[in-house]
Amino acid sequence: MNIGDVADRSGLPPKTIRYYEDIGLVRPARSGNGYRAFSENDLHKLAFLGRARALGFSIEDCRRLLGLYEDSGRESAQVKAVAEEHLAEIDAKIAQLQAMRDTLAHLVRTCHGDARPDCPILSDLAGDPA
Amino acid sequence: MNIGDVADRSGLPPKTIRYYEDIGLVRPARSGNGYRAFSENDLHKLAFLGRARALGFSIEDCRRLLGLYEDSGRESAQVKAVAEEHLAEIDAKIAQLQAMRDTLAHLVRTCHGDARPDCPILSDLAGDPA
DNA sequence: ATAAGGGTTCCAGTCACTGGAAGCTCAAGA
DNA sequence: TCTTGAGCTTCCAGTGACTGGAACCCTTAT
Repeated sequence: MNIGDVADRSGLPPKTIRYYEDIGLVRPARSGNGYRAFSENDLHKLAFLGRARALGFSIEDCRRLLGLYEDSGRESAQVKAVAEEHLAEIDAKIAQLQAMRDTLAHLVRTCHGDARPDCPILSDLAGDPA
Repeated sequence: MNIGDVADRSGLPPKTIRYYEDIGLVRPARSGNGYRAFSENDLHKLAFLGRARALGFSIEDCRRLLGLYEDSGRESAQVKAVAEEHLAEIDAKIAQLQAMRDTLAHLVRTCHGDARPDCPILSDLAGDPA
């Protein structure tokens, strides 16, 4: 399979697939003409990576997960630990965004949004005492 | 004021303040010795930037907001538009993270997390039919 | 013969900093 | 007066995970 085929079948852009090879996540063979020659296993790995990335795992987490996936001697506790840590990070990020959202939504509600210059959003950013 | 003072009073690291000067967000004067000499107004602007960044506004949004803040002829509708657009982006990001979170939490719940190798997290990432 | 549509490499840019090196200035103490 | 240490300066490189673009090669069809 050429890179375009695996791109179509994995849903990853060719650029991303080349990048994953650069950083050693996949190691496709090469044809005589210099083209990458992907096996079904390569495709499978790339699809795995695509799903892991879609769940927000970092590249380094993906590398670990792929390593565990290919290690028949793994313990599921290792996988779960990676996932739980990531889950905690997601929860922290959601909490942070939610706090921003609440503040911002309040400010937007109190702003007239008309032709006059006075604006509680700017007042808040300027640190004016409410 | 030297950069250390404004750093303390604005809560921004010196590195960040220099960076903000680099990209033209503040333009402190210079003392004879080459040190940056910040005015109260510079400090005020930096604090403004710190609060805007804390609400997740991009640097370019911050530039716009600061411009509006200093433009007495602004219309509050302009400010509100910037804020509403950013709010929509935050909402989209929260929704995306929440979706990840739900999937991931489910997978974590179903994983034994013991010494055995079989793991529904890996099975899901591998695309195994549930 | 040529043109289109693959593929290849390499370099630069994104965003908002952050770390580190090398060197200058200033205030205080011995 | 000398020295020490803290604080300031600039510049360069790295972060994460790609993405865009240039320049060039390979294959297939017309």
